[in-house]
Amino acid sequence: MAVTLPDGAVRRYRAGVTAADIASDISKSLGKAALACTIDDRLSDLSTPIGGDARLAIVTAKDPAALELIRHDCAHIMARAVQELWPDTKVTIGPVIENGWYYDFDRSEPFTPDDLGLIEARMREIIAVRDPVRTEVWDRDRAIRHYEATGENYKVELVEAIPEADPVRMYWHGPWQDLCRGPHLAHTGQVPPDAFKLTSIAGAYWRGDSRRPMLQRIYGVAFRTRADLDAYLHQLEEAAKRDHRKLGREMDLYHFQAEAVGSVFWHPNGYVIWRALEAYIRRQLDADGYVEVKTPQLLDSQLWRLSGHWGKFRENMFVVPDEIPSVEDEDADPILSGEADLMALKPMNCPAHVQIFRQGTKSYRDLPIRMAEFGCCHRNEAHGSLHGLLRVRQMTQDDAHIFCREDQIAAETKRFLDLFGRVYGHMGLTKISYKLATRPDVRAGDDATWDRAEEALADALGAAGIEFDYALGEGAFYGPKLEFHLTDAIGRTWQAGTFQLDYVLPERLDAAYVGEDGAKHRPVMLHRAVFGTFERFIGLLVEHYAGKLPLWLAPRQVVVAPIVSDANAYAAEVVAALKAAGIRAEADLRNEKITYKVREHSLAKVPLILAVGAREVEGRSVSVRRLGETASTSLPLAEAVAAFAAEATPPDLHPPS
RNA sequence: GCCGCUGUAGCUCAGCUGGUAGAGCAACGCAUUCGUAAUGCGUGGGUCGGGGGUUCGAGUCCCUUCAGCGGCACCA
Repeated sequence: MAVTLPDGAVRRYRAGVTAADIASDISKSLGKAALACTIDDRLSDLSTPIGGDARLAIVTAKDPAALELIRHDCAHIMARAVQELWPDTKVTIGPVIENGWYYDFDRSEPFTPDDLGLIEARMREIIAVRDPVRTEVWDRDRAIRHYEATGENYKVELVEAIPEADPVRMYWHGPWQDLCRGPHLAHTGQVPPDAFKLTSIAGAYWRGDSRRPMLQRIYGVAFRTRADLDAYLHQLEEAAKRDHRKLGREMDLYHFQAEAVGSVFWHPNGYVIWRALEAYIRRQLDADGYVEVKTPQLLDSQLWRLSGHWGKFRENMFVVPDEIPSVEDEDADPILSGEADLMALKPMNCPAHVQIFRQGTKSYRDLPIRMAEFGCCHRNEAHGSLHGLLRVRQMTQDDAHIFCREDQIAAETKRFLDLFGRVYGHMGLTKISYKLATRPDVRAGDDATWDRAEEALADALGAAGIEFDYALGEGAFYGPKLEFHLTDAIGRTWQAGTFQLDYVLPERLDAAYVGEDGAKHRPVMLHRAVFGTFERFIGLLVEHYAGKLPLWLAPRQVVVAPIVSDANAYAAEVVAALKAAGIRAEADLRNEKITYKVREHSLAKVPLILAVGAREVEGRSVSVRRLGETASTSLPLAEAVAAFAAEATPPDLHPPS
């Protein structure tokens, strides 16, 4: 049979030869360097027999595919190490993930951080003995009997879940056996012993199902070389410095406290950012044909029952009885009858917006109506899900609902994508991932409607030239949605903007317009948000810029710092001039050295520090030091004020250049 | 909500096997007027997350509860 190599060379072997044989045949060094192979572009074990004509490439450490193999073998070696150290541990699954792998174990005793060191040491021993990796395809019943005999009930479940048509493949790393699809390295010694690290222990539900047992997950990272690992660990340290929770404290933006878990206390600095964003997005909405409304915070539970949210999200709503509680004395708890009507803090604005739409009679000529609200919503999120500004219980969305006819969906989608792109461009956010979330299993509406809706969104994205991934089955129960995700400092992605098609709510809440034909029709509702919520968006902006916000968003834009107290009066004059030009400026008149002031305001991420000493007083100038730069430049005062005023102008208000 | 870890001054942290709280920075006071990332000296500040227990004695041990952190689950 003929084996074609990547360089086009054809070699002849008898059938049944393995890639390992061929690698050694090509050269002794290649035989040693070989980690795995691709047979007709499919990544395979070196030990795989080649049955007929094939294209073959040998995978070595230099190959991108090598990294995944290393990580996958790390998972197996770690599981072996754990079972050798604690034989009563049951194994489950251990996939490769970004930068590394994890493996889920069932063990009565919790793993401790110290255990990670023990496991790593044992892993290095396993690597050092260079145990061969081999594989066999087993009969399904044999595999089940084997795992029943060894008490590995999770593996039994996994074998049973393998489709009948697929092989049940077993791997051995030395004496240790695991069910696995493969492929793997040729022996354990091919894992670089100094380029991996176990990073954390966490809980995880078996099969991702919160009704099933909680397992212990150990995470690890692995690279080709020690240098790569070190670089990764360094990057993690750097990322921790831009965490919005740390920067929020350092920049004095906001705080949380136990009396209002998950709700933000915005400090003056943080609220400056909020107000700048709100003013900005309001200008965008005004220019884009939206109307703005304000709706009640508390609404009767009847409305939430009608909308369907009561049934699906009741446990995540803050519900309050509509009654005046009586109180025996000052210290006694209020007495509630338990019979009052229930109200709920709104978890979303849509039903309220439908109520406004329903006032009066709407004509097809009125559509589309784009109804915006900076709506403050409350959701009683599980405590474990809260995360700084990125996941809160009280949030303000830059929400809007577009009521339109079905034939207007395409144009409205395009219009929104334009708005979205413009805003994120202004914000300097370029790393956006787009997802099209499609029909979930449990859903309202017929398939033909879903087909049309999903297609409309995909077409709009295509027309806008936007690349996107499908998130299959992740749409809302009432319609498909586009999700716009941003990445935080350490690579976690968070949904910011959203755009959703909804055919259901107008029906449930009886929204209607009179069509050209004089009959009543249901409008389509488009739910959309650009920022998502102010809370999350500000958190992501802070992380994106590592606190060094563009001037127009910086809470404290300029600090004027006199070098000698003789310059105090001039500093006050400079501040007054800056303020008159609309710049957020303050003087730092404290009796401290200029180096001290520079350090302190730099740490607080103030973009511009203006030092003024005798020379500046004399020349009516300022010495400008920009955050992140060490050099300073001298500018005449009037020139500096004009330049900063221009730079601090929000991006949408810049005169066209 | 689930698993694990953590909770000591405004911040960052120390406090060994239980003997009755400590540092640096910050704050305040005084001195210093010093040209681009920490001037010196001095002073004040803590119910050791809350509650309960064991003990002659608890920041240290146990129980419980709350919050934060890392995951998982959830996310209209």
